Amino acid sequence: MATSTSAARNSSGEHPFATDLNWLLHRVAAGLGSAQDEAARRHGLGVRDYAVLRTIAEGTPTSQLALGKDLGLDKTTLTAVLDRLEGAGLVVRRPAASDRRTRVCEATESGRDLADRAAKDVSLTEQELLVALKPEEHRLLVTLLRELAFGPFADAAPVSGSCI
Amino acid sequence: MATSTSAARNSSGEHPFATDLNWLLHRVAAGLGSAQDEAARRHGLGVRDYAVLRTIAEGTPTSQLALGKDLGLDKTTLTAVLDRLEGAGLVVRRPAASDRRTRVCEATESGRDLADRAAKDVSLTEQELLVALKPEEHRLLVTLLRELAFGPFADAAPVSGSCI
DNA sequence: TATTGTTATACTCTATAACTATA
DNA sequence: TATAGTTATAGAGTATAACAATA
Repeated sequence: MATSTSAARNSSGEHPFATDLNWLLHRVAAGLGSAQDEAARRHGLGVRDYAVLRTIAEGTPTSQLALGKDLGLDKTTLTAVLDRLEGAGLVVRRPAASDRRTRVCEATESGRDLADRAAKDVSLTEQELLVALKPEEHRLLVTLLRELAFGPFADAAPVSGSCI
Repeated sequence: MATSTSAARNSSGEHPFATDLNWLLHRVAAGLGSAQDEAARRHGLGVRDYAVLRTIAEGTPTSQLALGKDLGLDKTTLTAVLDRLEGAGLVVRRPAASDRRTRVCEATESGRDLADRAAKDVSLTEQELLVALKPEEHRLLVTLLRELAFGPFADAAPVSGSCI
């Protein structure tokens, strides 16, 4: 008889969602996301803070709306993140000269420094978790996901859940 | 000069997270998840309800704890889902003969029917969204994600967020 | 009148802890 | 004493709507 502690299996003896793309995506995203969140928190940032800070630090100064659209974040969510980052002296918001409704976000020097240090740590965490994949498999995975992220999902609803 | 409505771009003119695996995963997972959630709701189920129902319908009867472990769901989350499913007459919980603490979940006939119909609709939605990928690319993506999901992430924390 | 960004609020979701019952 | 499952609850996170300032 089957042990009562064994996990659910379908008639093929396989994990019931072994071939379900949505389940696999969420499972891997949750695993990687929480690991990277932990790495980012060692620098005093959540993954979302980290994502926003890195975008600001590496990109050209932009309005908050453009920032949110690009990251797939709601503007009210972004306000809270920027309040934290600005309060920590990592980012400054200044009114745009051309349109004083918009506020342009720029990273301070310490913001850029922190973004760099955190990025190193986060990417190290990623490498540790992805030893199961060969380098070319890793690249392939990124390529495939990019086709989807910038194709059918380019205008998808904002991402919910705290890991991005 | 750059338009004020353009999205944030890094110095290479590329989307700042174009190569960030975590961001790509969350973005694609959110897009696919919300599309499939919509499909499942046409059958009166959220995606999570759908995932649980399908696992019960297709698998061998198991305890709730095993079910939750397999799906990556907390037991308290699972209780709420099962309450809904049982209230709708799709699932029955009966005490296990061998250990009366555990309750075994089984799908009713109408539960299996609904799971089948919803599965067709959900997979149709997936196909529509994945036209950007060739069939072998789709299979490749699943294979790569499986290696991660059942490897380094097999014992990861429960999935948060409502799309699984 | 439309848009950027902020604030306040209500809602959803989740896990923690405490509890019951069985073992 | 430990485990399966339930309940209650508090906390986090999110989006909706109303608002101020500017266009």
